[in-house]
Amino acid sequence: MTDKALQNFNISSFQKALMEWYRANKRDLPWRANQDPYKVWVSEIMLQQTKVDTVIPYFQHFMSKYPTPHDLAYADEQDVLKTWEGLGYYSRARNLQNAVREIVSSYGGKVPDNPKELGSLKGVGPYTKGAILSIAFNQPHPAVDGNVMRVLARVLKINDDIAKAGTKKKFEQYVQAIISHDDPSTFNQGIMELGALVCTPKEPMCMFCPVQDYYRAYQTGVEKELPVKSKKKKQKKVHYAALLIQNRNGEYVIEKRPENGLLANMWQFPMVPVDEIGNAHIEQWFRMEYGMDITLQAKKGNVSHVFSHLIWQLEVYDAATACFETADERIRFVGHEELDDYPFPVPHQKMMNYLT
DNA sequence: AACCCGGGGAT
DNA sequence: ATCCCAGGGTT
Repeated sequence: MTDKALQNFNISSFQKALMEWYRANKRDLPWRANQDPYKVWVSEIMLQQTKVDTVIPYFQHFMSKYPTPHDLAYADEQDVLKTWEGLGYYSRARNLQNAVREIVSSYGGKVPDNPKELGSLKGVGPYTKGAILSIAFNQPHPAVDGNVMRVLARVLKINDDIAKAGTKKKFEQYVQAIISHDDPSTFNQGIMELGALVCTPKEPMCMFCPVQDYYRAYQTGVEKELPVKSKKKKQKKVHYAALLIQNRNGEYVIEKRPENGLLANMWQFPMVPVDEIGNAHIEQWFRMEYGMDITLQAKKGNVSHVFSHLIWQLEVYDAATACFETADERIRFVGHEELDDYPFPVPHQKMMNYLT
């Protein structure tokens, strides 16, 4: 199946042009200082669905705090989440710590250098596995991400829908066929760097493309049609009353989210799903749910937050309670300064603008 | 195969 | 507003 798209494709010339361009044009990024597998691993997890510029400061902070697998393995999960705060997809951090604990207990703290053990680690999927094997260990494994699919779809003129789950396997076979065995690290990073700097989703800079001669879509004038990518459906709106509840000591009520699902194990101000219960019954619902009496006060404002699959619309209220403690395991009373010690998702950081 | 899981930046 | 990003886990 790969032979048709690769017919008359000069693999070694393509490799040479790509890798020479990469060596001359690659960005100087913190995780490229050396090939430490742990550094490569952390960077690859952070870079999932996240831009380079966003990752850089998080990577620096994370590596100074957890310089070795041992440091991360023995850290408190809440501290790790706090370090990840604002980066999103928090299960990445929890899975990474889970996986690092696994390599400390089973592999002497060394990152495995084979597909089987590496791929069995939490949070290490097909892409990350191939990225670590190729970049850190210089083994010829495919590392197919969005960049690679876009670049190769254009170069090889492939019109499969890259949003479809099964398409990635096809591209992994193409990479397997064209990857450099002399320098798999440079080859894989070269395609990704090309996708990030030249072969961009919109307005690609084809005049600066180092592999123009091999660029079949461009040669046939359909470069603007590729890659094919189906649209994803838009987010569903969810409406909450979000409560800044204070007691007479000036402490706020915060709540730890469940250990699974959205924003797992992160902290938040209590939220009442008003679409389900109606605004008139917030206080009653709160007593039923948390066993705590509150008095709703002034509305402070609105917070809107867009996730990849839903939109939170929060009405922010002040509220008061006579309680200073509760048996509810989720709830904690904390002073204004202590809020900094807990990992909050961005929508609840926005709410802190309304704190008195 | 489809859905769940964040947040930010570019256009 | 829409798209995209060095994806993986769950169902």
